[in-house]
Amino acid sequence: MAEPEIRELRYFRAVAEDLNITRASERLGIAQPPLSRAMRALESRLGVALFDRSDPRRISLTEAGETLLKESAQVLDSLDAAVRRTRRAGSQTAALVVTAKPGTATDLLNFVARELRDEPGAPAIQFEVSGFGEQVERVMDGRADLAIIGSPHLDNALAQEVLAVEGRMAALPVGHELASREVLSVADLRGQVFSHRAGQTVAGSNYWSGQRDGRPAGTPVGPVVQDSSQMLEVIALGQAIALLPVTFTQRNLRPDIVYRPVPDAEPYTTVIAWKPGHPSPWIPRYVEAAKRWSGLPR
Amino acid sequence: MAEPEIRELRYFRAVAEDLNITRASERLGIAQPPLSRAMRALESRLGVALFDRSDPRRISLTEAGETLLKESAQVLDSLDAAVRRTRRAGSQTAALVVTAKPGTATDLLNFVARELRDEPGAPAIQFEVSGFGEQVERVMDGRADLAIIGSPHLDNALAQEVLAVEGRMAALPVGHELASREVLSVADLRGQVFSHRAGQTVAGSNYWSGQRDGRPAGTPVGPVVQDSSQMLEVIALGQAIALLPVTFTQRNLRPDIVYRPVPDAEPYTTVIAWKPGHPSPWIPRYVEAAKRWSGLPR
DNA sequence: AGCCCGGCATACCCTGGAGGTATGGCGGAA
DNA sequence: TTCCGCCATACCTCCAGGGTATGCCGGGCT
Repeated sequence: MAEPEIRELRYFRAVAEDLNITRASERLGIAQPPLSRAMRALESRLGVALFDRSDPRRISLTEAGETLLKESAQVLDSLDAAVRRTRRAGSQTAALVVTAKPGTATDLLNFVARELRDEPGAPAIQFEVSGFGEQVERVMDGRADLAIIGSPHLDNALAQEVLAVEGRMAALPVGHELASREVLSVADLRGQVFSHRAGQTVAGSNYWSGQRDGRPAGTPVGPVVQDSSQMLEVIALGQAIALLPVTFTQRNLRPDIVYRPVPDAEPYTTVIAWKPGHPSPWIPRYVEAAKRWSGLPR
Repeated sequence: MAEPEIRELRYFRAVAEDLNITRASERLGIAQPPLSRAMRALESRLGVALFDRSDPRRISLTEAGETLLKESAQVLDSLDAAVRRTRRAGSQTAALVVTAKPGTATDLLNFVARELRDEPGAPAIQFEVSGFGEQVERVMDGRADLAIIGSPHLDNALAQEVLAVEGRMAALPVGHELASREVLSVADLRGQVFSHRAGQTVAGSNYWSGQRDGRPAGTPVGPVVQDSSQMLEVIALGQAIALLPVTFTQRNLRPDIVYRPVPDAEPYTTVIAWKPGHPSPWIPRYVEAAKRWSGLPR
């Protein structure tokens, strides 16, 4: 009835993930019997059945097991984050790490860095570029402290403040039939725009097949891009269309791509996000400075 | 260089809290030497100095130690939450627990419960009343899943959605000199209203002395109340004034108390809050239902 | 039917490390 | 000086986490 140890949670996660104690034990680098015992010990500690063993040759998760799988992910994440942040705090350069998509928010960061430069004891800002959708993960596991993210981003695991809301433009290859029109609507673009799923950005949402070719649902079929320059290449080649925030289009003018406003597209929201309960007292200061910036005329 | 175990984090927290290994070991129920060793082992695992031992007869926390103290609190909280939620998920009645201040939001909860009653597999709602400011804690440690909170509530450890914003009324004892006026302003009430600090609600913020009588700063001197009925008693006795949301005043008419609008008071915001990353897929459904309610005319 | 195989559980052994006791070192107060 | 408070070191004990060997059970193959 006591409390579980970290090791038990890692073991449980491995078992719950492939629902096979023998394989999980190999992945974990231990023998099968200790793992069997560890799982039974965990169940008796919690006083709850985590596995359904009614079928003697395969196990499945009970409701409680499903709950623990998700909850333990949080525990392990926060432990990783604790270790990373502690190590970072110890290694002299106690900088706050800000992670953002390439090309975004350089002026924001310059502003924030300038705003707090004079504050006594203010940590330096270390800027870091990360790929699409990677920001949330990096903040969650402690590799970064603040993230500049463009919505939509699905979960609400992070605390956040809105910095900017802007309209979208469709990025089309020159010569595209829609390029002749001055204003577009989302209906015109259906099935051709990039979509974000499972941490990947894929050209043309119609390429997402439900169950095509026997692949599991959600497997991308179209080209997958990692950053915005790749995305622009794919667009220039006519393989997809993107709905991009206006400030981005102003910074990425290319001779082979034209931009057209799409007034009815969902607006693009830029938020600054951080892990709830982050230990640094400077987080709110930086967020506040970022919001001052967002109020500025541009 | 490996990862710390839960036990080590609990030990560290105890040591970091009273900065005295000997006393901490007594609190933990173990001898002093093992605790000393455990702390050194933790430091070598993390590869970081957590304690400053330059003064040989007292230890203090390094920057990294301060970081780990705050971060480990999160880890331990999320572990407690994981255990609690798992146990709850296992013990048949897999209800979602909603916690709220007494007297609030009964119609909201009725609405939400009705909205999702027909959904197949929807868990029941178990309503729970908790004292001032206790809601956040209960959600964080897994005893509750959703909280109805009135702002201001300081930290942003929880994800939340705004349900209602309403004006405030000043609650005065009948015969109070201000009761003769029809409309008041916050300036009229300065130093007499209830204030929330350190999880306590205290009558008359002027009773909060900085350092009076040698007590540490922040010690309440005025009466401390646990719930709204106690608060109304204190008001009726003329010991303090409260700034209450209008819907509350409509439900709590008393012959010995009069309410007067205070248009310039900070509005009262009711939010529904939950722990980021909560495993239940029903959380967003319930939040959505609550927002439908908040759009309703009343 | 008989056999083998995949998969989990049980029995038993071994060892590392967590925790205990005893004691030393160090600085400050009396 | 002496004593006290406090942390560190030395050395011992013992348990629990891990390993090996083996059993049980159901299903598929011949």
